[in-house]
Amino acid sequence: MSVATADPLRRVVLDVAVAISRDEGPDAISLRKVARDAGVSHQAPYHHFGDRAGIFAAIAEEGFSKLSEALIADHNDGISGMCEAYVRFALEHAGHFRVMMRNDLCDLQNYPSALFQADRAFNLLLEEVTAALGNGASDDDIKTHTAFLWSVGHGLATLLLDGPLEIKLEGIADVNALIQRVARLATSSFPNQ
Amino acid sequence: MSVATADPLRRVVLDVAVAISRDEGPDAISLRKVARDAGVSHQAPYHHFGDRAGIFAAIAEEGFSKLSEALIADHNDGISGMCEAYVRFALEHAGHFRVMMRNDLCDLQNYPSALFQADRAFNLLLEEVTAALGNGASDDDIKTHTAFLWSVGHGLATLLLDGPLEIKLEGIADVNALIQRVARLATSSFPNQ
DNA sequence: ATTCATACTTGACAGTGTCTAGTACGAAAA
DNA sequence: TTTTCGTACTAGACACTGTCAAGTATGAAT
Repeated sequence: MSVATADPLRRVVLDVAVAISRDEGPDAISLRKVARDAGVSHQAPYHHFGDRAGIFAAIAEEGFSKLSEALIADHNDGISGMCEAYVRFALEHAGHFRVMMRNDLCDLQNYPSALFQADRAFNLLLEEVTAALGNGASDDDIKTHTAFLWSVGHGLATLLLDGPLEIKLEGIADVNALIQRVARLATSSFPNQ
Repeated sequence: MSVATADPLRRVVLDVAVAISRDEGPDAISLRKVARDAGVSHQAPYHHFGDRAGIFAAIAEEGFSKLSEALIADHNDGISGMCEAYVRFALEHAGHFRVMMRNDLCDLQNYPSALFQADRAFNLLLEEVTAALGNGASDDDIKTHTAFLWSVGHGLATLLLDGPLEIKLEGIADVNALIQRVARLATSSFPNQ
């Protein structure tokens, strides 16, 4: 929404926080340290975000916005492509992804603009599933298949990112190949391919 | 392993921590508060676990042990049943589950006994998938299908537990029915059903 | 009688998020 | 031109946290 309002400190805080989230996880983010690194007082970041949860909400908003872009840009192959795009987004934007999906860090319900972006991304998924199922699909069918497809992508993403899969499936030469294969397995559960 | 070594404080700390994790998430666990509630000094819990990560490792060990039991007890219907059992375990043991799967809280690699229990649970999954695929399955097939099935279960579990699915799919009358349907969709991606 | 491990207690330290109050400053209003 | 006022901070204090270090009580083993 806000069109390039400069606000350099706000941008710096966000970038540093996302980088820490990527490298060490969201819990490692200390706003006092961020402030120190940015050369400002320990209270300066709070001016822009209110409190800690506010920063996480801002990260989530940005993350969901980027996710929507990724889903739109990369979904060449319908269902399967969207699933792949989701997982790739998570791996490439780990800093954002880790925060977005933790509603103990930022309850989206309290941050309308973040919720708006989340809804936008969710609707892309919903539309894709609805289109794939065709006209004959019941509401239950759509919900079930949406939950299923999201689960596959989300599960693979979190397992690869933070879960034990990273270790357990070591020896897998090409992660991208695994993602593609899993996404196609998911697709094969849909009628009419 | 340790056969009922009494150690009541150890047990109390674990139980209280798991309860907090269930109700407010692992980050809400304050060991000083746990100690206060248990009526002991703030340092008493640390005697049993070393540090904060040690407590999380203990919770993870117990959680993976319980997960194995759940997978063994409940997998009536092969692949589909195991997937369902995984999700139900997560919902019923949210306190444990949230900790188990966060390796930023407890790096299993540093806690052999927790890692042992995690391996045990993982092997149950691997065996089930291998059996379902039959003799002709390649190693890649097994890995892909294992990652796929785990992803479905893990994704659905985390989305229902902490993710936005909880909200997005509101209106779903029966969560158990959703779990069952999603698990069966996953099964339909396997050859020979 | 002494040693020794277990199960704690007590005190201190650095670090954190947050509340409150104060300051510098550029733009709008009088 | 002076005053008002919102923005972007700074500064200090508070309660709280995990952790380090050192001390204490106690029961079993030597």
